Amino acid sequence: MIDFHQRVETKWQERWEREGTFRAPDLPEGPRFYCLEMLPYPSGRIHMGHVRNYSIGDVVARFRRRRGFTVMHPIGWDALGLPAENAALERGAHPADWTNRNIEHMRRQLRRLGFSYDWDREFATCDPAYYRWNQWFFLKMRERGLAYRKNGPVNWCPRCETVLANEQVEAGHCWRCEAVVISRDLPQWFLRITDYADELLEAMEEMPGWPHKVLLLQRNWIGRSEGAEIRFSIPELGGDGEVPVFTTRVDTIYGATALVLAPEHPAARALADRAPEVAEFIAVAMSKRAAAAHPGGEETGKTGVDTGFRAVNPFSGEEIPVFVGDYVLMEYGTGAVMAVPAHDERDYEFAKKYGIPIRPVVIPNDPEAPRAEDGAFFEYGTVVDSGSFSGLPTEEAKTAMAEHARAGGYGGPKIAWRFRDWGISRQRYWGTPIPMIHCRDCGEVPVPEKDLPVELPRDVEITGMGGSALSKIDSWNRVDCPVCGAGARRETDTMDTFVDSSWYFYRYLDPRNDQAPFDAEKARAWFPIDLYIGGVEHAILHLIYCRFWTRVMRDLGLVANDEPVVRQLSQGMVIKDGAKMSKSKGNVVDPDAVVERHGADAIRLYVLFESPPEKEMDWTDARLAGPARYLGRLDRRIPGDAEWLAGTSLPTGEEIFEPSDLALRRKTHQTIRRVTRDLEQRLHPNTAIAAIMELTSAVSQRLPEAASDGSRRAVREAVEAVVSLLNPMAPHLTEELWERLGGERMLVHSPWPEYDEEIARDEQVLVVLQVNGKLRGRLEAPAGLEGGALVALARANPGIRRHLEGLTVRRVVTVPDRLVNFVAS
RNA sequence: GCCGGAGUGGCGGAAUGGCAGACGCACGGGACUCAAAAUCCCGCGGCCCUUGGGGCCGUGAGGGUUCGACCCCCUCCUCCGGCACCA
Repeated sequence: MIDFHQRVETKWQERWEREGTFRAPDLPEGPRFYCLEMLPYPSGRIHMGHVRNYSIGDVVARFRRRRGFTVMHPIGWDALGLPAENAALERGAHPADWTNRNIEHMRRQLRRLGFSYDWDREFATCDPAYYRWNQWFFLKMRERGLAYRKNGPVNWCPRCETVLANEQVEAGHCWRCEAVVISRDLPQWFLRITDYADELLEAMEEMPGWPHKVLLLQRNWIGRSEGAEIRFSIPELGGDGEVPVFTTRVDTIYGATALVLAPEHPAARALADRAPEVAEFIAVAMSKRAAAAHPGGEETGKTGVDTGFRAVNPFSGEEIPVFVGDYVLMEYGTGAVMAVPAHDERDYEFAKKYGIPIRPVVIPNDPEAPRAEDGAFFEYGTVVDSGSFSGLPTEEAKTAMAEHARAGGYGGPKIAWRFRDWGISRQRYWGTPIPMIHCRDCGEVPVPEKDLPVELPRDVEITGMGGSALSKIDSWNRVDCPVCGAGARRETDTMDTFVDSSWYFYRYLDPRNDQAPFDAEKARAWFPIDLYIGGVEHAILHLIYCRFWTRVMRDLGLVANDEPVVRQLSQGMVIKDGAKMSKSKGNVVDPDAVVERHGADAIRLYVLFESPPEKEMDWTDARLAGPARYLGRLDRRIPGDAEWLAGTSLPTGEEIFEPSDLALRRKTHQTIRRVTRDLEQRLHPNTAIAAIMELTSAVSQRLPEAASDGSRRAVREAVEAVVSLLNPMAPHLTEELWERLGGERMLVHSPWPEYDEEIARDEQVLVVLQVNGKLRGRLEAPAGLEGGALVALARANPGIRRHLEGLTVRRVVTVPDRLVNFVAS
């Protein structure tokens, strides 16, 4: 048996490869389907998450091909990234060699699982032929002002004197030397993704093919917030002395009893020059912030300092104290807030601590609503004690007051975003070099397009200490300035690997193009992607970045579509014993071992059958037995009858059928309908497989050769349907059985079975009989029976008669072909 | 804290207003076998009644809408995920 599945699976894999069965044309004719799964990081071995992800994608790709679509189903490698450098550190392997070895191994693993990829389109993102286009895009973005350099915080290990990735910071300490990690500002490159915030958010209204959950996560991440900007003035500051604040509750402005600045705020620094205690507070706050900048940093309680200066509320003319407070974030809004303790929880906490007055200016509409003794109340209500605005409900007051500020020239409506620009600089070796040159005289100079790609030097020493490895390679680092020719230095930062994965799916269409990232005509022909499958963990970053990148490409005239993906499926994690599989927990199941023992079809069928794709799936060895047994059963039974089955044709409808033949045919056509819908619309292979198993049981009982021609043909039809429908899930065994059943072409080239509504229709239906909604009987009735005839039959039912005894029927609810419910008392 | 999602037999799940538990695992019984494995057949939510058969309860808890609720609405509990001083 073990030998058998290995022989069969190898046989078909070799044939598919020899014949180029899954090769996709550059330009499709007729209906096309782009089926994509997230490309793997070549970490060393395929894991169960991959098996699940790629099995689901493969079912769809194979199903669509047989439905007559020209299918694009590619695969590649997300090959740049930190683990390769760690391998270099740990075992001295060069990142490139380590990566390539892993790719080779994992490619073999994927082939063994029988996925229907067009391997001719495979590429790895670490190939300079690919990442040169990352560089090209970067230059294009810079030309358009979409890439810029500014200071940004990084995790810094003072002992190793190097930047750490977030994953290298463990509970606030360096993963290698355990020194306390601090936050440090370095000049870094950013992409202006916030320019697209509005567009990215709005487009989500029209993305019905994306999971609700993913859209929500992205909406929260973008964090659009409508409010107002109001300029307070600090007369003693001199100049215009104005400090804008952002608020979503302008309606509470008459209750503002302080102005609070972020420690990094320029006005705070200006005040610090004149007040030493402010300077001291800022220094302390900044160092605390640095320590808390990483995961695991402790939450600090709100602290602040009264600067002694006063600000003027432009609405009331009132003077209020100016504080510097560490609960105000420089990155959000304007970096300054008006503190309204009576109507904001954070301000309330801060005010309690520093004795700032609490002045209610909004009262609840419901007098019973709970409210603190001092009037603190954080919901919407009615504005009071607020000049001419008193008496307005919150909503109206917000609009009126924002307008008032605009008319008065000290503010107006404003939208704030939580979304930040995308920092892409990484102080690492194994990434795409950022194609910039720093010249003493000319400043930032882009590498001329003709000099792309800027290739990573092969000779590198990775120590993990003393700054980025690239910065230490002088021969690579020193260049002549492309503008003035003087000696200059290369940018030594490399790009975030999320850049690589933001557009790779376009490259599959044209993987060897050396004139452009891809041919625009091919992109027009294949895009958008019809289905994109990957783990939920990419719901935010990757799936926003790639939407952004597509829009940039659109603006560059490269693509015609706004969105890259029509339908997205976020598949659940594979866990074991209730926890994510990991080496440290010792609960890793190696797919290779399972394939070795049970075959690729069995592992595929198991992961598909175990639970619906979007749900988490708990791997249980014992449960593999079910699907594996099922395949064994098919494999044992069908060949025994293959000879006569192969010699029997499908029914034409002219034959004489026994009732049992008609029942079997009905089941067959119902199953085709069910499986087609499950795979096409619901993307639920689990229920599709269950339906095929049912049909298998039904036909098994009929398998020994029957006497009548009608019976034989009905059986032939059912067996053929089982094999044909199961094919996307278990492609090897079904191909083998198909051949034995006398299939002329390979199953992958045979059309998906069609069902006939007439044949699928039930003639007899089971009607449920209820009294007062309780099940009291069942009735086999001819389909389509309704009204009086149905009720009469129902009344005759013994169970119904018994339960209606002594009761008066008030009403009868009938649903034809489903139920009759007597409402009686 | 805020925003989501999910709670169904011993287990994975099915049914998304109309027979709750399809399909599968595990388990029990039987057949085959000297025996075991494999395979095949039957049974399998709980409680109760004297059987055929029937009754009652049952989809996290409580309430509501409906002729009828796992499904829709409200309140609560538990678990999981995301964000986390976002003004």
